[in-house]
Amino acid sequence: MRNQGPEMEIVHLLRAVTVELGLHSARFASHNGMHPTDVRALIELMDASRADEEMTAGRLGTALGLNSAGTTSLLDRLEGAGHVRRVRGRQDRRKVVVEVDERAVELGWSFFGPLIGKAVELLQNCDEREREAIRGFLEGMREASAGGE
Amino acid sequence: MRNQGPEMEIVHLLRAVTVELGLHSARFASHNGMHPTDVRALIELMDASRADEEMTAGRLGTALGLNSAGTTSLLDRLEGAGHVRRVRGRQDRRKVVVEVDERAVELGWSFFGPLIGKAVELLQNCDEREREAIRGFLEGMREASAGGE
DNA sequence: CGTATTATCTCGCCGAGCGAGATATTCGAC
DNA sequence: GTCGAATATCTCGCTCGGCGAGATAATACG
Repeated sequence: MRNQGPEMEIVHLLRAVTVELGLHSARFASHNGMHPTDVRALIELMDASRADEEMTAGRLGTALGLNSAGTTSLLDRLEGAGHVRRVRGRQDRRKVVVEVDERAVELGWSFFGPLIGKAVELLQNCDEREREAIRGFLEGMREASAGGE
Repeated sequence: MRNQGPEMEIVHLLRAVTVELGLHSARFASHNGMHPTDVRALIELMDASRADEEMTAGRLGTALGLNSAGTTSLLDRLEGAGHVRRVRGRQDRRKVVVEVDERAVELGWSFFGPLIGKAVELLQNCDEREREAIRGFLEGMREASAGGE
């Protein structure tokens, strides 16, 4: 075994959390007749909407690692289920702006809201230095795993 | 917007980390002609091997959320690529014990080792109280997202 | 204007994973 | 012991998400 310090327990915890979050999404998906990709798309769309950014078909596909054909069928599914609307771009009419339906947003919050609430609660029971440690660790892991094609 | 405290930044960081780790796995997969599920299986197998537990076909499939047919084709792929061997169970000859090839383990470490190294490094720069805060946050999130079918 | 570029869509196809059922092995009741 | 139920895995046929190639439509640029 390469390492058996007390740090490894936290490394495995992080992996366990990512696995559990993935399974949580999968449960949300199957309870609503959606596919994992649809859920990821919904999250991406809600995120963009919160940041007041327009999300186009192309940007969404890139964010999810889909090619244009896959993106089209993803949007067909989401639109067919009534979760999003396709709207032609105003100034650039080639683009398709994807608008999330309000009920889909509510659906998403009903499933992920409690989780976020729990996270906020955990963090509010920390002092500033502890929060900074958590932020630093997550930020470091994000940088380490991010990056290049 | 439901909440805009400083806690939300960390919540989004956690989500970003899970997304990045997922993309990291996907890169590993495509660089090695594997599918995301194959990588998840490999991690599960390495984990079991580290804990000195036998991993059977059925347990693996359950852990990954596959049914028996999907599990069989997963093992066919992994065995065809030389990453695992099927060995009939000793006392219960219905079972198929899955053994990971040593080279597949090395391959996995070459990709995920640096990430683990970075995590250990980050954690070693923390004092005990900060590490405890990180552990507590991750543990809490795991519990909140875990749970029941 | 005409040509290159960009954004999306259509078509045909591949293959991961599912459901149903077959096969082989073990356990339990009598 | 032996016969039927339970268990572990595999086979077959199929569905459908996602890919590659190329069509279509709108924009940018010389």
